[in-house]
Amino acid sequence: MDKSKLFQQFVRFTSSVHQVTNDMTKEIKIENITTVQYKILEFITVSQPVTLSEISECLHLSLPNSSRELKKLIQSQLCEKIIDPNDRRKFDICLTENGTVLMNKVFRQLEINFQERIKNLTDSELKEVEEAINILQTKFFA
Amino acid sequence: MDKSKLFQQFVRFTSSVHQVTNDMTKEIKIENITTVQYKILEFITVSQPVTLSEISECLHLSLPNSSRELKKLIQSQLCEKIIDPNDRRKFDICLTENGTVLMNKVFRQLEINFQERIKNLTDSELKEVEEAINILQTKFFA
DNA sequence: CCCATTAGTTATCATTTGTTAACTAAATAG
DNA sequence: CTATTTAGTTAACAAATGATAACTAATGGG
Repeated sequence: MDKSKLFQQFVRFTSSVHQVTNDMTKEIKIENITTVQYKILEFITVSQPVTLSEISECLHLSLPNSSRELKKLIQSQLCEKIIDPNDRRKFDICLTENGTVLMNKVFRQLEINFQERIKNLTDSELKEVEEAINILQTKFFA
Repeated sequence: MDKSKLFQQFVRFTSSVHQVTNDMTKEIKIENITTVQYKILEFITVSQPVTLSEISECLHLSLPNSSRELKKLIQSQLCEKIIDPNDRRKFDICLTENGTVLMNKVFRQLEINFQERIKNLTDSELKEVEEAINILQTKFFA
């Protein structure tokens, strides 16, 4: 097994993934939301409930910057704090009703783009793709 | 084949890919190079020769911004313009000697991180991973 | 009870990135 | 030959993001 060749493939692959996901999300424009704020929203959506520290760590933002951006999202009523009764320094962050509606809309649009991309694949190809995702997810990106 | 379920998996997967590649590149710090400039360098590295318009389009930067950042990279002697003799408005952009040395160093570091991640996989698992990458690359991210 | 630590806040400032308009120079179409 | 289009440049400004320091308030160990 040539591990260096595998690395080359990996580089090309991740670069394609970034390219495609960028293209898919590119057109999605939410008013009064910056790029970083969108990333935070997306992170909350798939990982809620999350703490501010988790946002900070996973998105490579400093705590002060995370705090500032979250504040704006809360002001826009897209997410909210739920104070942890066990440790009142902490709080969990969740989407609000509004935020959920918004992100559902975003993900529906994303899914349309996704379905468009796979529309020419046969059922057995789809099965292969599904398998491939599972393998990479468990073996490499775990 | 449940295409909506596949979409869910896709979302989780791409989010993992971003997470992992972010973590892998996070520690890589090049002096006097900003994030966007690094992305440009990376793009040139894997796609050279490229035109300014290609940089602009693929990285979702405006032409003026691309021009400005490229100028800085050229001033740092990391890349250079090679004017197209067929169309003198255009030019190809390549890494310089310096730029190549630098990016080789970066990719060596990346490869170390990569090898670290796969070190516990058996040969047959590596084979599976390679196959999975190929499938996704050809079927989906083409 | 005191001290250190943890989790987050606020303010301020520097740097990076985005946007727009007005521009040049080369190519191409009529 | 002129008019338009293409590819890129420059400048000036606005907005977003990053970094740092000084802070509060709650927790936990001894």
